[in-house]
Amino acid sequence: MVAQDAATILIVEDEVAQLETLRYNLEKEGFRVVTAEDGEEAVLVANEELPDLIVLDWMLPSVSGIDVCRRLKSAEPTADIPVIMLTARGEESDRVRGLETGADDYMVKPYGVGELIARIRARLRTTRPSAIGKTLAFEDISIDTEQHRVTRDDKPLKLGPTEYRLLTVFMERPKRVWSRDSLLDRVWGMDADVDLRTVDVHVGRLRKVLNSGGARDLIRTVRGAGYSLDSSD
Amino acid sequence: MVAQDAATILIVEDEVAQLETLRYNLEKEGFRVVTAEDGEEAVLVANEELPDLIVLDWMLPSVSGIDVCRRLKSAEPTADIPVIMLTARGEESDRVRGLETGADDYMVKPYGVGELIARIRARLRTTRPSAIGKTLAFEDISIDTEQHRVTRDDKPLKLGPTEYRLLTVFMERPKRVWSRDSLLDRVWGMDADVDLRTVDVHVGRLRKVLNSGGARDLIRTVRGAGYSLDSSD
DNA sequence: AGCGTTTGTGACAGTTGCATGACAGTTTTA
DNA sequence: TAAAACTGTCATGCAACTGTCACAAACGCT
Repeated sequence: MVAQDAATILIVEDEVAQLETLRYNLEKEGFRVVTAEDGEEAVLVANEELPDLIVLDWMLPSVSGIDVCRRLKSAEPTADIPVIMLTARGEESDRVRGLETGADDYMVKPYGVGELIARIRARLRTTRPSAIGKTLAFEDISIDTEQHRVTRDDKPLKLGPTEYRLLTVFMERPKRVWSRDSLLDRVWGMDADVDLRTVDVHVGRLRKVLNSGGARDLIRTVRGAGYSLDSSD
Repeated sequence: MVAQDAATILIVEDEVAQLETLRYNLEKEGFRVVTAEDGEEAVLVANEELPDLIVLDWMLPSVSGIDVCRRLKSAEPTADIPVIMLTARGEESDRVRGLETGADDYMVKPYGVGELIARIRARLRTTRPSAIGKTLAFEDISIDTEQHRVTRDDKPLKLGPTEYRLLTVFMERPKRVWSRDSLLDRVWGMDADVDLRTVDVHVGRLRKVLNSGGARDLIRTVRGAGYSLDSSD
């Protein structure tokens, strides 16, 4: 797996030994790993990096894992990032509480690293298929993310890097409307210093390639809101 | 949760007692439940009903749960339906195997029904947000906020940005009466420098679109006070 | 019924947001 | 090292949307 495509995992864990074990194992699996050792830092890093998934320890100094989770889930840019909670407690009521806060999954310590990785994979399979080497499809467009190949109606298309990333974002959640802002974050990166209007230009370029065969335009412009991949107007 | 929006859950379980307990609990939570008692039937029903989620027992007569899972995940219409596996075995290797077959989650018997429901919710939250929120509805009007789409009686409506925002405000608290002042704050922004009467015009425009199909007017004018979204005259 | 007040609405001019082609600087490729 | 490909910005043109006004209609009160 190429670095550029690797999914980024944020690990939040205050015990350094555990954290490093996890980091080692996840990196071995080809993930990009970023870390935080307490709740404050976790929220900060999450907003900066927009990781594809967060592994979150329940017991943290100062801000508890459950609070971190709530804060992440209630703020826009991080709300959709899946969270897997790690906890020493096994009581069901706690688990339920964790899930209802918005955590997407739950593992009880001591857990097997193999199972954690399987759960991570299972989760990414639905939220970020491209990070897992799956091929994405919408209508007659498809992307082989492993080979970086895009076809429409089985005919190969030639996209530039930015257009490719842009299309990938669209394809991972068809029909969802993306604001220019969030596209800048996802396609150009959080720290990019680029004019908002640049998004328009690249969407235009993507459109041109996508429709080069005379096919119907599948990118919807939502005035005042952004763009989406969609079949009807 | 309204019946119309209820997510459909397919339960696959050969022990009738367990199946009925589950059905009872899930229906109580507002889900629509369909069932199957063996692997063959499961695949059949899954293709027929295209449920939003499948709860799948690992141990089944004839075709094992893991095979059912594999078949569902490899065939088109059912490939994206999340599967939660139920199993008596607790060994990690089995769990990993389950997840790698394409199961999206995993619960070990005996499990708590509360936790199962929480997991179902957590799962639906990502795959069918409309079944769990993010969609606003009032009478036959609904807004998919993620897609920025508005329908009335399932027919799509075309709103301008301001009308969209206005309708969103109404839909978030149906029946509440909004003064022109507070609408200005919410729809135009606190610092907007706009004539109060402009609200009237936009309400008018919103009305026109909403009722274009000859439907009943759902916006109530409260003389001297403002407007609200309401079903009675 | 009559009157003052509040609301509905069509028209219109001004503004905004978006698509697009051009271009110069930069990076990648051969 | 030269050529090709890509990137970000800008200017332009157009269509959609916006806010205001003037007048008509509806309403509530006496």
